[in-house]
Amino acid sequence: MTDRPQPGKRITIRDVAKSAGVSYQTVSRALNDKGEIDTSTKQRVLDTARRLGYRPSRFARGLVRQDSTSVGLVIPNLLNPYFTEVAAGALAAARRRDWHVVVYDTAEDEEQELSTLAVLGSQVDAVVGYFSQPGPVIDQYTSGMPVVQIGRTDVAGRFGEIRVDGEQGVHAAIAHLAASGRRRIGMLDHDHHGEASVRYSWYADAMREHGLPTFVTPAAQSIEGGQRAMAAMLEKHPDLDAIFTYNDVIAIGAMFQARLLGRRVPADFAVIGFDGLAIGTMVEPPLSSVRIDTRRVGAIAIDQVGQLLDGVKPEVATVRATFLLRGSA
Amino acid sequence: MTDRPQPGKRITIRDVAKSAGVSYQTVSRALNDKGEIDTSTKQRVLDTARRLGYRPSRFARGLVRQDSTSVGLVIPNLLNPYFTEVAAGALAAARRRDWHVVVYDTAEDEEQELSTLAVLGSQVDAVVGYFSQPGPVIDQYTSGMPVVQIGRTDVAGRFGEIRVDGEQGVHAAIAHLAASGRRRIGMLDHDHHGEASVRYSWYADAMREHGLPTFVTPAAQSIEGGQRAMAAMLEKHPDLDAIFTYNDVIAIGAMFQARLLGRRVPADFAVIGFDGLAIGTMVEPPLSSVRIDTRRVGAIAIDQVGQLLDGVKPEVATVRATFLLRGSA
DNA sequence: TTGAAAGCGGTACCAG
DNA sequence: CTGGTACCGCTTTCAA
Repeated sequence: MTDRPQPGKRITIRDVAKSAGVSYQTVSRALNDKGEIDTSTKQRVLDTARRLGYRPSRFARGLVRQDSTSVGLVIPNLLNPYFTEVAAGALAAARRRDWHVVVYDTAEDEEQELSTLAVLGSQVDAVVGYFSQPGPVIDQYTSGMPVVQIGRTDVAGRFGEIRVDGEQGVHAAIAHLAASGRRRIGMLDHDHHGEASVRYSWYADAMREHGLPTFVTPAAQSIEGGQRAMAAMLEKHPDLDAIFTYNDVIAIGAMFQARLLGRRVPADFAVIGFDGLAIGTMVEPPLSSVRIDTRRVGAIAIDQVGQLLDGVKPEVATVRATFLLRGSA
Repeated sequence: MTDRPQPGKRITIRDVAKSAGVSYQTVSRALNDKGEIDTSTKQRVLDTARRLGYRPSRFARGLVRQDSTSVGLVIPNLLNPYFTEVAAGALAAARRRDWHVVVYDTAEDEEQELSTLAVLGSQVDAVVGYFSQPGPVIDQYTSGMPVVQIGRTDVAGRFGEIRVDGEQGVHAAIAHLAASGRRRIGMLDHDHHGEASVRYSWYADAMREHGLPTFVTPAAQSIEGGQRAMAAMLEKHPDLDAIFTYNDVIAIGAMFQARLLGRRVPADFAVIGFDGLAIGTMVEPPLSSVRIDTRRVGAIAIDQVGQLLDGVKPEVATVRATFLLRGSA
């Protein structure tokens, strides 16, 4: 066989046509299984195409058939199961609409987030994601493209927006701790340029209501981050009898570390996370948490993209997080 | 403002040109920040574009600038951390090459796998994934497109291929168990049309070497699957003193269940998984396992895609899995 | 049933 | 600095 797939130069529909001795429109018909074509001609064309290693250009196709939409999903860290769960929800929702999802993991790195934003525009029709950049920056980079932002308040006006409302859930969690006799309840917050999170304010409010003092330490969003922060916290406040954390990953690290430092969980130290992830059931004791319906978050995000794409500005969606009592508190 | 973004009909570069009173080539220049253009003209064009809500067509762009490659990543279940870790590795590797990754979660469902394969061809330039369909089927659906298959032996000849060699790792694991005095060591295998896995054969070989009897039960690949299988196994063989599992997710369920059934881990029951995932450190006790370098698997997959795209048939890559001693055995 | 021609929305090279 | 023209690879009328 003299003419095998030539790497380097693209084989077009015309090459196939020439080789099969037909016009290139006929090749198109054969390839797309259109009716009006002689069976033997079609077979010959198909064979030729295969022999030549022909592959249609997705760009040319997309250009003429104005369907096929794909959305970019920007995530700070795929290894944090929270994002994985949201991603799974979004993927499932996208599949229902025959949309494609291009996933970007920014590794919690500002530069990677920016470089992602920079290329995003020419790759997808819309974006949903967790960004650390301020709204206007995102706005700038995504000029005109539909954007759905999750769990952030300072979003540009044209964006879709999903808020997590954990106020009641956190209050319930703190109430539970207080009712169980815990009095020295600290929080491991996220570590974001030294700004407190909204989750912190829910915690602080709840603590105030119960007339309890607050203690806070920032933690990196990883098991190790939780461990380090917990160690620091217990160093400063050895008398703590409970900890509430920014998320489950931190909580798991915290729980681990508390144990290492001699606390029995939940006997003399309670742990409550945030997110309510599936992995919370894998640890011993199972992690109590303030649960977000992650699949739903993913699904709503895709829904909002749909509206944005239709030229409709979606209402701000609010997902309520609820207290989930398991074993660790 | 009379002309706001018209949803429904696409605004092209020519619309912008007309509205700004220039030719459309000039618009292209302004948009792409090419030098040869008057600053004020450029600004005017940019403003008009923004006002009209103009968004360039990624297809048209892609068509003319023959760069930008995107690879499809097909995964049975994003919620299984093994796949997430591989995905993370692949995403990172792809980023280094400025490639885009379209992720598909087939939910371990045959139909979804097929429908994914069906649309894949017109969406990406190459595929890497875990498929359950036999090689020839994959070959058929992906006609001509580069494919890298991971952890499967029956791949089509033109595919890239990554094998996991856990023979030594499993032998080391079993040797460790035997050396610790375990004698009744069972295995929870995967549940795939009743076929035993390669991992099972490694286990069986190792057991034979030590002159020990084998016990096997199939398990669905989830925490619950591991729990159920463990329960069934202990029902039949209450005297088991150790379990080796097809993967870590099953192991975690198994460990959990063994505990529920009164076994102390690792005191009177040892657990060893396969994969060596990060979540293994989150459970108590930390899970011993036969570790695969998941990031490397992802990276190699992308590498092989690169070779395939260059018209080179990559060598079969083998990733060796090694025994990882943590707390559970 | 098949071929010719017109675009899809851009980019790039040309002359002006 | 700007406009004209060709062309990227494919689908889709419209004739033949």
